[in-house]
Amino acid sequence: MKRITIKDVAKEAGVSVTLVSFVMNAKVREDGRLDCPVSAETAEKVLEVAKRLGYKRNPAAASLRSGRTNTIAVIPTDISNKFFAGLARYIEDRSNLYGYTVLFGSSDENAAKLGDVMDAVLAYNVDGIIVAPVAGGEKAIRKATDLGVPVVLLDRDIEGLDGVGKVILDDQEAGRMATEEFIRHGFKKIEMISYTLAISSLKEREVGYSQTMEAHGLSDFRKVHHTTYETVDHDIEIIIQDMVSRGVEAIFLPTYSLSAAALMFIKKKGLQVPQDLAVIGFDKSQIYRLFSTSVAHILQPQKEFGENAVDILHDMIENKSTGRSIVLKPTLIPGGSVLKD
Amino acid sequence: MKRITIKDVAKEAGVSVTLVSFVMNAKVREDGRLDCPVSAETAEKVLEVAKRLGYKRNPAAASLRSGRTNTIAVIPTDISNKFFAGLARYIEDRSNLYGYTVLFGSSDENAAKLGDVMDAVLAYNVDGIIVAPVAGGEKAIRKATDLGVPVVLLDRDIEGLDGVGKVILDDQEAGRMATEEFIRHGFKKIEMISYTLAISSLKEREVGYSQTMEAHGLSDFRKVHHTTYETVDHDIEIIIQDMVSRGVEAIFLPTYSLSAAALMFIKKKGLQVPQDLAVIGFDKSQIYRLFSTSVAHILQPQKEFGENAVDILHDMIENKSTGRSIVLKPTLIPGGSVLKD
DNA sequence: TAGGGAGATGAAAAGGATTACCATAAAAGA
DNA sequence: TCTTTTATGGTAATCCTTTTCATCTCCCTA
Repeated sequence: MKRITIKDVAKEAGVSVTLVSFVMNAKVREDGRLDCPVSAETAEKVLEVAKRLGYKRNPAAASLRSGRTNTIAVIPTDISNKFFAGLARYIEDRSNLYGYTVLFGSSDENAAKLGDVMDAVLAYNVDGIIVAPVAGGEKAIRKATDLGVPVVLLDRDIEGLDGVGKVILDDQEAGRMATEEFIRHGFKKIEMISYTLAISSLKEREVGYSQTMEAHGLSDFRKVHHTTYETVDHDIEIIIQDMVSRGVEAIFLPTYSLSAAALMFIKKKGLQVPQDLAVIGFDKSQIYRLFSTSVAHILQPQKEFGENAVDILHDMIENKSTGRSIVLKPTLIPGGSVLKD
Repeated sequence: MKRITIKDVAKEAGVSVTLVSFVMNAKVREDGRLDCPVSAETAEKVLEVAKRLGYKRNPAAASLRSGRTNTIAVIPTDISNKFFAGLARYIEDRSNLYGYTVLFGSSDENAAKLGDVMDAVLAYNVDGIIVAPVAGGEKAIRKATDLGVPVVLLDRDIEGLDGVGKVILDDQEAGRMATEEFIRHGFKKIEMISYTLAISSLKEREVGYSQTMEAHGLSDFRKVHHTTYETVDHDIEIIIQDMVSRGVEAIFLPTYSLSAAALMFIKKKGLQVPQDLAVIGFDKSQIYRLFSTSVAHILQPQKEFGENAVDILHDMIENKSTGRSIVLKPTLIPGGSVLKD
């Protein structure tokens, strides 16, 4: 019942441990052969013996010697958040492709908690980190970069960190797209609800909205309301009530949770979409099904987010490269929720 | 810039590596002293030096030597599922208390995928596993137990596995509670929608419902509809339409996702709760806010689920004990959705 | 024919912490 | 005073793999 080690395989196959190690770590090249200095027949024999004996590499020993753990950490703000939960799956799948094990840890949109999680994963010697930065999280992230651990920023940008990779959305464009869609359909009194959070994605979406309003001479109607993640359910009722009473025609909801909360209230209140209020939401949501008309929304390329993040991180780890930045384009899914009469 | 090892600490503190190791691994006893054969002053000096030098244990080395990784795996069916997402946080927090790092991997309610994830975490040499078994997942789970890796079953029971720990809900009781609540309020035509999944939690909830119906002489009205996780949004419309047309008075929804899907459709269809259809849901949901009346639902003690699972697993790891079983009690949160007229 | 290069293989040295076991000194008991 | 504990500390083996470097054979070229 004792563990099968590389030595057992070597003895059984009649070769040295070096050979076994070479074979076990060899990548398969395009031509189908193993990429290692071992003859094909020897390699085959080693493989056969390893399988027969049920050899499993001891990751601790491998990691001790190589200094690598083949483990990456993913730090979303909240794994139970729809956007990150979906992303997590793509990240997991892509990581397996490269042979990485994935460690998850939520930061709770909280810089101190991010620091804790960061300490934990660094103590674990992860090979790289994918992180959605929270407001005030620079210091925590710098801990990793200072140690030379590759970092990829996800979903949100952060200033003054160099050498990190980035996968973010063209958030200004998202704000523009939504606003222009409203305007194209003849709306003027367009407002927006956002979070007070000082994170780039939200700020940029607001900028996109504001600039577009201005560009179309609608500065007078420009207004961005703010709430917090914790109090959104309550605040949004007041905000929407107020909007309706002031005759606001359209509302842009720049995140999944804001869309869900707002539409929930709109439905509860019995407001008609788009007659009483035109709507553009964010991300896909079950909630849209509540309405007889389809709900227009901005879609983020979730799969690209996840896969690019892993690809960039892998490149940084493998080639000690400095991180690339990728800006992904949002898509507008049209819907009846923006039709004027 | 080189890594600080235990040897550096030992030299700097003027003691042997053994001492340092003892001190670093010592638990703090109740009386506040360290539980190790080292004098208090020496221990203090070691601690001070370790901190000053910035010593961090190398987990790979520790794990190689001790055979333990201080890592546990958590395998829910779907981490983006509300119930498991919430649980994950409790598990994470409790695990940190014991110094465990947590590895997550979703099984997708799929036995083959569970096998893959299981292989991955076993290759990783985790110290223990918390898993929500999927239908047909015995074999995958037995892989772990055969290797002597402690396993705790979460949320669902599974037959014929011995030595495993369990944390499950009294699912029959949940079914009974809901059904009796309806009956107490004068309903007779009570039906239930469930998944075709062959998992214990659902089956038991159905049993609880059926037995209660029978006990009250309502066997003639007893009916359980079935759908699948993938097609629920579509199926549920047909089922509910059918129920309404047949004059069914009340409906019990035994999972979070069923509650969400059903209530979404009920709202969309403009059905009145409880006039057209009385409802008892499962778990807490944002959706309940859609209704002017409060929605009665069964609540699972999520925190207890998570913490007990970790506690039991920890006990199994630490004391090589055989797994305990815990059955948690559901709570009925009353609401206007079960009031007759 | 000597020299060089390529291909295949092996020996042995890390890598850092844990831990079984041994050693010493001080305290306690006889 | 001498022996036995007890408290404290050290030595060295061990965990398993990766990786550097050396070796050896064979073949090709100048």
